[in-house]
Amino acid sequence: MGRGKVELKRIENPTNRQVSFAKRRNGLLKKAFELSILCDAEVGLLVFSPSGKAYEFASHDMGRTIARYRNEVGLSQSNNQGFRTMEILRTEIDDLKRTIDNLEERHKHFAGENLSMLDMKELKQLERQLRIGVERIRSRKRRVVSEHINLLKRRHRALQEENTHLQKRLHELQEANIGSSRILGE
Amino acid sequence: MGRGKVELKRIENPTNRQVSFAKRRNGLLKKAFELSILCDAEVGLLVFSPSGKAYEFASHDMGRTIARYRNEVGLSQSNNQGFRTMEILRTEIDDLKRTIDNLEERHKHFAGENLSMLDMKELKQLERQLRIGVERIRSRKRRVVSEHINLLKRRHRALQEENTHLQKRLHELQEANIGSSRILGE
DNA sequence: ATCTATTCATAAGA
DNA sequence: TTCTTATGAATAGAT
Repeated sequence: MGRGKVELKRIENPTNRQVSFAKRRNGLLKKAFELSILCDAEVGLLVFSPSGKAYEFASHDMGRTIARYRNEVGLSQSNNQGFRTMEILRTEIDDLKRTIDNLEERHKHFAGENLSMLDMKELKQLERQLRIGVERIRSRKRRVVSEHINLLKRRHRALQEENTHLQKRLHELQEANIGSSRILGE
Repeated sequence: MGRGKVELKRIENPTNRQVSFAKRRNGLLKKAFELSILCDAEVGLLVFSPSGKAYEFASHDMGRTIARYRNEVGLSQSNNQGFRTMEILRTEIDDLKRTIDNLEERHKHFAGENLSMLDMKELKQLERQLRIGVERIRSRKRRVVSEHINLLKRRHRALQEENTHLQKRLHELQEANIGSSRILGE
């Protein structure tokens, strides 16, 4: 419509394209409005210009119309993806909580609590594990103490050597002192 | 357009309304399509007939266009809520994971592993906790054994009593048997 | 922006 | 429903 028909392809002249966009956009919005009024329809229209500006028409409420659309299509796409992601996260949280419950249960057993649910075999195994733990801790303690003692011994030996050395030097100085006194005629 | 102009109000005749809806809907979809092609625009169009049937046109992808629209409007509504909820869930997952790491660390200490990071004071405390655990487990074991023994004793006593009773009855039957034999003249 | 020659859309009729 | 057609609406290009 207008002077000469137009091909159905992108208008290459940017000015013409921009002008046509403004005109056709208004026409489209108007027709969407008319359809909703004349035929009692629910219409939602979203338009983004190439430059990124947004235009919309919603006969009722865009959110409501989009929600209705999602229902029709079957909750697909981002909403559904988000929902699934959320489900996955919740599942992961449940798993982690169960893991924590198990660990805390084991921890209580190690502290000698909540033992009533265990049978004799389990009690024996638990005691064995704890005794191994105690033995390893004692071993570690001995090692720490031993290292500490060795450190002290090394320091002691170093101090002894220094002491011997100092005594020797002191003795030498005293000897020298006596010699010089004689020379000075004391 | 058409034979005589139309008022901008709901078409009351249902047949005419339905026909106009079909025509205008097609026209609107066509114009939306043309706008997107000619002017290189992103267009999303949703139409619901009064009877509830859905029609749509999307130049790119309806989900993408709707997402873009939500951005423009300011991330309002469920999208944003969902995002925040997701953030909260992720935070909770991180917290739970840290809790699990701590518990596993403690668990290793209780098993006498990874002790190098502990100083003497911590080692002593750990050993004390384990020894308490061991003592409680032993106590529990004693109790289990003791209860088992008591159970066996009770059963033993019950069996003894039953035994005594049976012997008594057997004896009585034998006595009665002898009496009746005499009466029968054996 | 405004105008106008054309094409397009569509209301009513068949 | 679908097709036809008269007429109003939309709009491309010019101003």
